[in-house]
Amino acid sequence: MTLPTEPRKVRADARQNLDALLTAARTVFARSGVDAPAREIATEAGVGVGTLYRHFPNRAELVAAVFTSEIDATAAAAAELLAEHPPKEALDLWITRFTRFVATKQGLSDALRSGDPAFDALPALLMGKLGPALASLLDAAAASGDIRDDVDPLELLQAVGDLSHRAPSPDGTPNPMVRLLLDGLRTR
Amino acid sequence: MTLPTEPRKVRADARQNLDALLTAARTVFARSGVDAPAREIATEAGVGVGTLYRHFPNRAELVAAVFTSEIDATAAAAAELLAEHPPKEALDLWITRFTRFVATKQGLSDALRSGDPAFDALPALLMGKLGPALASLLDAAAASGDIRDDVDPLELLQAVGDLSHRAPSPDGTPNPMVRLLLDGLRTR
Amino acid sequence: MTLPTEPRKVRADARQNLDALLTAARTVFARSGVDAPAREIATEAGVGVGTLYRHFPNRAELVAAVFTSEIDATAAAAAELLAEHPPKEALDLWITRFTRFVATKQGLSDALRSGDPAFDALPALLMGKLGPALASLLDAAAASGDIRDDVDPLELLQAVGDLSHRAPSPDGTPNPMVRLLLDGLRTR
Amino acid sequence: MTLPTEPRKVRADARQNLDALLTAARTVFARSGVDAPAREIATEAGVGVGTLYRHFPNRAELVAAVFTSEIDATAAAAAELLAEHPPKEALDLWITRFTRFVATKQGLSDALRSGDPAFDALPALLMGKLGPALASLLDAAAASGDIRDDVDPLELLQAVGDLSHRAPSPDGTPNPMVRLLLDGLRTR
DNA sequence: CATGAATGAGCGTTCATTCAT
DNA sequence: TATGAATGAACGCTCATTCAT
Repeated sequence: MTLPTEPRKVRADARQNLDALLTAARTVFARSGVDAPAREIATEAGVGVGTLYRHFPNRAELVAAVFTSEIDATAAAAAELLAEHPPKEALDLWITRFTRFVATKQGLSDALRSGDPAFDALPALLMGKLGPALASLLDAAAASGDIRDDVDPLELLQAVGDLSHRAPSPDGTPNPMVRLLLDGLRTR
Repeated sequence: MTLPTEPRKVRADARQNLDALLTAARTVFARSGVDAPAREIATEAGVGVGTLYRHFPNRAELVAAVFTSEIDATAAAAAELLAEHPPKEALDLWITRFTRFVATKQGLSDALRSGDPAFDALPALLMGKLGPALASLLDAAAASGDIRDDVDPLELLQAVGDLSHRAPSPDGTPNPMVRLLLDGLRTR
Repeated sequence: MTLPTEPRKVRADARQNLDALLTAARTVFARSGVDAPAREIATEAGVGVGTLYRHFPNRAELVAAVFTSEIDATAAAAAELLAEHPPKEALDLWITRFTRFVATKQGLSDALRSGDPAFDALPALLMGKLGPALASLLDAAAASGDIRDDVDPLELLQAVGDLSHRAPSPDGTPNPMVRLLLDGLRTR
Repeated sequence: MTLPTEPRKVRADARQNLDALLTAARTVFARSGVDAPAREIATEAGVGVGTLYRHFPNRAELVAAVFTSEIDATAAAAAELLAEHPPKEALDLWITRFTRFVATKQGLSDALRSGDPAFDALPALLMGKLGPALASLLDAAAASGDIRDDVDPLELLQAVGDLSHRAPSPDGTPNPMVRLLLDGLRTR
């Protein structure tokens, strides 16, 4: 140790640590699920537990931080798809995208329904951001007569989530059951 | 050691304990989920933990034992329903029944996908018994032209399971998303 | 197997462990106060922490167990002293005895007023047993006109306790301040 | 105060921080006791923990600094009371004042006897300043024949302290046990 | 000088599992 | 065979304290 150099170490590396933590959390969540031991994440990030707790006083905040950017991007995609595609197509494409998001997030859906109070804030986060996005797509598709108009976006969101946590389907296509569900939406 | 003899007496009390354990496990699983503490189950059964471990060296065996009879009954119902109802109706009724089974089994579906090696044997159990049952229903309904013929019974089983662990819906009716899924099965 | 020997090891050494724990707790309480780490006590007793928790699910119960027998003995002494000595003398002797008890219990009085919910049950234990004992002595001494009759036994008990946790006074005599307090009790 | 030292600039801001820390510590000590987390105090003062540690390398120094002015004032009151009241009355009044001081200092007395080396310097501080003050009162009262002359002021100080940390008695009156103790002082 | 991010030991507590009886 | 006491690893979390900036 005590190398003469090292532009390394502290400074504004609070930021560095935060990044390291987010990255580590993403990795660990994927490997061991969202309720992996706090220490495992801290170690993976190369920091002490205290540092983890400093940045994220509770689990939900960490999970939220890890997924927030992707959630935002997914929500934003709704408007874009709607602008560039016919309603039902936009809906299907968005579901595909959402499906991919969920499939990647090993353990996210488990956490959502774990009932563990540590995750209480999570559903609100997801539903709050993605619910309206999906609602806009459903409204448009219903308006154009492609699908029925009695579908609760939140329920659908959960359902697709429940169906997608399996089978990360390498090509990114939603799995057959999701497609079946989408078929069920159609007006007959 | 391993004497070839004694096909006999299972020691009445051993049998009693086993029954007590199964009953207790059912109760506790319903109350606290399938990964409730081992001791909680033993206590509920009025036996020592050691006894629990003697009869069920690992969790999956206990879970399997607990659900086996119900699984069998559910599987058996397929033939009955098929005998008494038109194919598609039989299918819907059976799904309803299965739905109720899952909704009742607090934590079963979580366990199934927990990845925990303790539960490795479970999916095979369920799929092995219920898969064929559902397959027979699907075949009949497809043969009568009511539904498409490209649905994998195992996938459908899992899907309905995934959608049903929510909302125990007091009247026993499958929730809206399951109905949507069933709608998607229809030929168009 | 069933070798005829070794009366050693386990068996009813739950009892042995319990004794070891009580002894250890007494030692550790004396050394480090009643909120010494649980592990310290377990280690001192030569058992695992789990064993400590098995026997005493919470701190107050351990503390209570450690002190109960002595508390009982102290309470019982009141009647005896009253039978063999004039009231005021009995009172003084009992206070002396109580004083010795407290002085020995390093940290007991700290615990009593720590406000820590872990010790919530303790005051009731002490006051419940010793309060009536002291009350009987005060009543007798007041009846004989030796002391005033407006002294709350519980307050006095606490006061003597507060004054006695200091200065274990090797000869077992109450310290000067306790004597002053007792003087204050006298009718004038 | 009135130290003959440092006639030089104390860096106005350093002084400000110090004041802020003292005020904050007083507040926090009152709210959470003297072993409140260091960070809580620093935050309350609006400074970083580092600053706290710079000014007060250990807890006792902080506690000492916080209470010093009040201790001084209390000590000074002895002479004033003695000048304006008969000896025994002055003594009682001073005790009342001291009693109030202690009752206000949530946790001070606990700290004093915690044995924690962090507080080693505290007793000397208190005793050093208040001991002589009380001694002067005791001497006067003893000289006038009102009280006995064999009372150790330090012991009495501790005793009153021990009895006063309870029952902050809203009207500022010493509690009954303190009054009993004072009664015990009287010549008979 | 001040800051506050970082560290990591340490605590209470739970539970799966073993094994002497 | 049944029992349940014992074990101890593991976890979440808190803070005193240091030190790079």
